[in-house]
Amino acid sequence: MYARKHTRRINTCKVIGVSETKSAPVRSRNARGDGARLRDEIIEAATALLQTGTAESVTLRAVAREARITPPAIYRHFDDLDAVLRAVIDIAFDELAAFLREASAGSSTVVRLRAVCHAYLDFASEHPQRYRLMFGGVWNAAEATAKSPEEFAARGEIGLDAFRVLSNAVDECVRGGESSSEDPFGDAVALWVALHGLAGLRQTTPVFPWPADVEDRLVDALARVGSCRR
Amino acid sequence: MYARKHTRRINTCKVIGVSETKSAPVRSRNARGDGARLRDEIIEAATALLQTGTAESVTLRAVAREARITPPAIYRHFDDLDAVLRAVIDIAFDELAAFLREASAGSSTVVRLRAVCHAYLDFASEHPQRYRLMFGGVWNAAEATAKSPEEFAARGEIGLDAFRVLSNAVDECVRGGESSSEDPFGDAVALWVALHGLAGLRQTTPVFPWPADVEDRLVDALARVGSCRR
DNA sequence: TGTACATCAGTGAACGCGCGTTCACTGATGTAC
DNA sequence: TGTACATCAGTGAACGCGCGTTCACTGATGTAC
Repeated sequence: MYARKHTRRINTCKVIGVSETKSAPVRSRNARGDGARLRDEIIEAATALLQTGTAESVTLRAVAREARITPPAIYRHFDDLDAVLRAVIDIAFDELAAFLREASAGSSTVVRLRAVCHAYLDFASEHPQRYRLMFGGVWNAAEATAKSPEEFAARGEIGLDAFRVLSNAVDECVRGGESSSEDPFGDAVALWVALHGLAGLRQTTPVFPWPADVEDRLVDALARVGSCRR
Repeated sequence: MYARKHTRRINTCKVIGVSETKSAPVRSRNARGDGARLRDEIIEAATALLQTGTAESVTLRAVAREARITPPAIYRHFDDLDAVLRAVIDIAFDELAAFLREASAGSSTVVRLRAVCHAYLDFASEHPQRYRLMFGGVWNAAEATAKSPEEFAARGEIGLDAFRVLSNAVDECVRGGESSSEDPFGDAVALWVALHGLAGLRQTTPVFPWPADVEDRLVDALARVGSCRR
């Protein structure tokens, strides 16, 4: 009831905005060609919900409320809520990859590797619910419900970009002689696994007496750098 | 509708059973003193649901259906669904600790450590949804909603038993001279973190080209045993 | 030993809610004349 | 340049569903006499 009234008010504002300024101040109805605009806004709305609530609170209606549209409007851009979430995940993985790439710029070898790992954990703790959704089994679900072989293949590749940044950082340590790894790929996988575990456990078990250096310990031991470089 | 009919049929059976045999064959109404019986059955029902479905499918009504009782009956034993889930988690952690202890019996040092780690991953893959719930942030939630300081403290200790089995296994490797760890606790934590990460990622990303030896790699590197013992 | 009664584990009906999804519609936008 | 019209992005009302939670109740069980 309240939500509906709210929506109606917004719509009124919108109309006034359009007739007053032509390019509305808030959110105007989209012109004919660019339906993509609302599509993006829907994804942003869902992402915003994940930043303030849990994945369960991201319902189709909640997304619509957040995006200040009515629920049926979502159907013009997505098949269902799952499709919205898949889009959210795709973008989140792109953001993660970009964030890791940014962290890996500038410094070199071991410092760079540490920076990438730290950025990974940062991302997870800054966007806990989004991170969780990214690795929340939706990969499975998405694969199971992929419409075409192409989509299946595409979804199988999700996150590979982000992993490659980590993997490259390990490679460079080996090439620079700072890592004694004999199987950089395998060790990068092990490191990724450990970072993922730390990201998750720190979130769900904050009261645990975490040693201050778990992060370095994992990096050193698994990428065979620092004191663990034999 | 269908479910209700089903429930009714069962009740009829139950009554017949009681009048026929005195100690009913299926599930008889509990005698006055032992309300704990239905309590346990509710927990078992919720656990069974987790074995076949996801955590989201464990609703109060679904638990009631599974336990073949009516929803309100749950309220005589639990405050709400959250309380049921907390009980499920408590028991799951007990089971995990027992499972790890069992795995650690018999052999010695490194073999034993590997067995514990393997058992941990086994548990996670045999009961994916339950494992997920155990580490699904309910720790947080439970702590936040704990009724008393005692309950808070008790819930903070959840899972510590299981962790200790792992930690002890590392300790023994050090004492036996098979691990070069200088901080067994810290390394046990790191190992736990890594196992947790592997358990989660293997579940959500089965298509990834996992190296066959990730598990050993993590154990060796983090517990500083085998080829990683300097 | 037999009967009357209090107890209390679990039932059945009902409630309000938010959800996903459908459908006919509205009305601003861009285009054709 | 001005008007009539087709398009289509988004609305509003409605639906059926499963959910959590409440309440008065039922009827088997154990106990007191």
